[in-house]
Amino acid sequence: MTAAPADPPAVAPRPARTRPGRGTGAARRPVYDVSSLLAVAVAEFNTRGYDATSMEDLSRAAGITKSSFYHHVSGKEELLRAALQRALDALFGILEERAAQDGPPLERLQHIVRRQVEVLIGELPYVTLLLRVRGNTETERWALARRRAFDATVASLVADAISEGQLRSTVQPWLVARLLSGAVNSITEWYRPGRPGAEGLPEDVVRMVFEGILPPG
Amino acid sequence: MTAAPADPPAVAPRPARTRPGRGTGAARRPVYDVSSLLAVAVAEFNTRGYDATSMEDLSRAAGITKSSFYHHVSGKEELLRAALQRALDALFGILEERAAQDGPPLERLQHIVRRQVEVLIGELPYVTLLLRVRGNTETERWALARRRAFDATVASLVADAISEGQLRSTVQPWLVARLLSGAVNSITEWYRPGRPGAEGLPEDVVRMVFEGILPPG
DNA sequence: GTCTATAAGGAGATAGAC
DNA sequence: GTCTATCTCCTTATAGAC
Repeated sequence: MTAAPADPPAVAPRPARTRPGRGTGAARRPVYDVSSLLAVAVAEFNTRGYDATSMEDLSRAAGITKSSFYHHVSGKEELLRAALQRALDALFGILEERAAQDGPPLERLQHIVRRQVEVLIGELPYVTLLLRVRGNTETERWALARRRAFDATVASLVADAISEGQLRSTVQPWLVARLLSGAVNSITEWYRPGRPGAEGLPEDVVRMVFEGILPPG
Repeated sequence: MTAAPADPPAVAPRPARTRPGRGTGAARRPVYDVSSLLAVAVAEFNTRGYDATSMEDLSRAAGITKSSFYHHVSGKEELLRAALQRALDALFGILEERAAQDGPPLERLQHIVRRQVEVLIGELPYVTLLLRVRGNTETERWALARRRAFDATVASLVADAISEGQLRSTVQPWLVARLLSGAVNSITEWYRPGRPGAEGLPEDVVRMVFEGILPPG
């Protein structure tokens, strides 16, 4: 098995474009660049599903015609690739952090979980899309492989923590890791920005997962 | 908000068909009925995603032409509807069970979680499909509404258990319920039948979720 | 950069012969 | 029950005027 590369398979790379000029007043319609169109597209993908969303849907959501939309992006898959890249970069960024690499396994694990919730909230639409990818194209398979690599890192940290006696050993390490990921990732299915009661979400998730929900004793 | 009906919206209901005759010997090709074609279709839906799977894909997987396939089912959505119905009936069946209705909230909750894992395993492809539905059609919205009703039942049980002091109250009830569902439902993403180490899965899930993974004390 | 028009192909679904 | 042939619509994507 080969490791998944950090960079996605190329999808007809296009030359860089010059930015359009910007007037002093507010433009009636937003000035489009790849990243603003990406935001629009990802929102649509998450609402209807990637496959059920047509380029017509995307261009309408952006307020331009399909042809104009194609002037900015090479196609549907480029949008998907860019979105997945962003989500994956954010997730793997966590693993680069000091607190994810130094210290006892349990503390590293708790840091990662806490940060994972934060990234999930901060990059919600992109991570949401990532978690729904099925593997139909090369781009999707690349993203799946990278996701698995992230999960494997967490899983091995869980195993370390158990073998050092910092976590219970009544349940198999791989099961702990999977249920943990499942619980954390499921946040994308209901969290919506700006809703009250979610300020302490990362900390609450850590507490519930690690301490359980039964009263002590 | 109206309650979601147990029966899905009708999708061009077709009259019952007579079963084809069966010879004494084994047929070279399976005798098709709606439920065997449904199994084939659901497997394809789960592999590629519902929207990305064409009727051509389905008929090829069944070993007949698209036209022949249409002789058995009225269309793609009927297949989806039947699959979702099956998953939802299995889930709601849990709530009808004695142990889900009698006794202290905590024990009822633990019974439901245990049974939910069992149903998820027993009806894996159907529940998997259910958990991926997005809400693009009336059928999908019906399924989503029913799912929400199931989750709401579990959530109110969590709230009851907390108010009776059977569960910790350090984390909000709704968050407990959501992470719980997330962890349980995520099993569909990795569980595959016939793999070792999963015999005690329902019990292990209950243990980890309720007791947590930190050592006691 | 945006538009209208259109190409080229795939989708769901049906007609009707055998 | 299965097939070939076909309808109609929608999809991704491009051509070329402004």
